Amino acid sequence: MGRRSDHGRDELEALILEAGAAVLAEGGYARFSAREVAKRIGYSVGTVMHVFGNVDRLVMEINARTFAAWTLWLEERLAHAQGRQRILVLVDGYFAFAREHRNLWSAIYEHRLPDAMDFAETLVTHRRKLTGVIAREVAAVLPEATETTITTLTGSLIATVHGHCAFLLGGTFALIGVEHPQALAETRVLEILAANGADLP
Amino acid sequence: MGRRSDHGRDELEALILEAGAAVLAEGGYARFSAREVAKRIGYSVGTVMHVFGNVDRLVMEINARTFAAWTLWLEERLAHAQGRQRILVLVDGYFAFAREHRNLWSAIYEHRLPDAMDFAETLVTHRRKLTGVIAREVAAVLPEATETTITTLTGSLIATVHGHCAFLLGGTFALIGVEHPQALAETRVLEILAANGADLP
DNA sequence: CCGAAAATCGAACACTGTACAATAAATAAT
DNA sequence: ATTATTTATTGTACAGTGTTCGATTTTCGG
Repeated sequence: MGRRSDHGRDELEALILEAGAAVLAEGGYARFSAREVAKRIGYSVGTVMHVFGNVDRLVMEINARTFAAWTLWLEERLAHAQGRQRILVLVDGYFAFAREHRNLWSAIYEHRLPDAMDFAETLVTHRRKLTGVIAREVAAVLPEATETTITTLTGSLIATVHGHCAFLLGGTFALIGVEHPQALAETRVLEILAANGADLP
Repeated sequence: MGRRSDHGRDELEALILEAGAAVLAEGGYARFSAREVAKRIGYSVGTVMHVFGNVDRLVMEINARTFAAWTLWLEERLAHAQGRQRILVLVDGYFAFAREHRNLWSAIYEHRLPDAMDFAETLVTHRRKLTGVIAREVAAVLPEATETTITTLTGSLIATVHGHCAFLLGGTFALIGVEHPQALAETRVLEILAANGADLP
C-alpha cells in the first residue's frame, strides 16, 4: 500500500536505502532481498525496482552509503589523534569498522556487479572521498612526495590493510594459523612508509 | 536419467565437481546453480544434493579443487626459477592465476559460508598446501627465522598480495587511479622481506 | 532369489529478481 | 473546472533458485 503523498521521490529513496542497509546489515549480502526491503517500508517490490532500476544498483547505493558513513566515522576518530598515531588510527579504523559492520563491509566486496554494468556515481564519489582522507594523512608524513606517489602509495597501503582484514574476517588467517592480524597490518604499514622515506613523528 | 551403474560414488563426485567448476568458471559465483550442474551431467538436482548435502559444500569443494590446481600450477612455474626470481614468481603466480581463472578465483572470496557451517576439510587441506609452498620459499630467504615467524610473515605477504590483486580485479585501483598494481605488490613484498632481514640473492 | 539398503528421481515449497499491464494519483493544459 | 497527460504504484506473471521428501529404482548381502 504505497502512498505517493506520504513520501517524495528523494524521501522514498532515502527510506529504501535505510531499510536496505538494515536488511544487508542483518542478513548479509547472501540473504539480501529487494522484496524484504519493500516489505519493511510498506511498499511493493515494483516500487523499489522503479526507483533503483535493479537490485545491483540498489546494493551499490547502499555500499556508497556505507563508504560515506565510514568516512565520517574515520574523521571523528582522527580528530583526537596526533602525529604517527594518526596512521595507526587509520589502520584501526579499517579493522574496527569492518568488525563492527561486518555484513555492510563484506557486501562491498561480495557484490560483484555484472560486466556490462558500471559503478554507480555515488559509489565512486563516496569511495574516492574515503580514499582522499587516507591520502591526506599519507601526504602529511611524506611532505616531499608528488601527488601521483601519494595516490599510488595510498592505494597500496589500503590494499595491504584490506588484505589483512579480509583474511582475518574471512577466516583465512585462522586457517593457516596466523595470529594478531591487525598488529601485523600495522607493522606492514609502518614498514612500507619507512621504506618510502616517511617522516614518522 | 541418472544411471547408477555408469558411475561409482567417487566417480560421480568427480563428475559433479568438474561440471561445477565449469559452471563456476563460465558464469561466476553469482550465476552458479546446482541445477545447472545437474543438467550438465545428466543427473537430477536431488542427486547432486544427495552427494554434497547442500550448495555451500559443493562450492567449497570446487574451491578446494581450485586451490589444488593452483598449487600444481605454481610448482610448475617455480621449477624454472632461481634465487630472488622465485619470490617474484610467487607474486606473478598469484596475479596470473587470478586473471586467468577470474571467476574461480573470485568465487573463493565471494562465497561466504553461513556462520553455523565450517570449512570443508578438503578446502582446509588444499589451502594449507598452497600456503605451504609459499612458506617454503619464504623460509628459503629467511634461514634464521623461527617457524612461527615464517608462518606469520607468509600469511602477511599473501594478504598483501591478495589485497593488491583484489583491488585490481575488483576495480578499486582503477577507481582511485592506481596503475601497475602487480609491480606495486612486488615492491611491497620485497620491502617487507628486506625489512624482516631477508637474504635476497 | 529375496529382503534390506542405498541411490536416484521428480515433484512440491518457499523463495528470488525482473517485466509489465492495469490502476491510481498528481500535474499540465485548456 | 474539467479534461488530458504524465508519473507512481500495485499486483501478477515468469523463469529461475536451494532444499525437502516420498516414491521408485537399483544394488548388494544373505
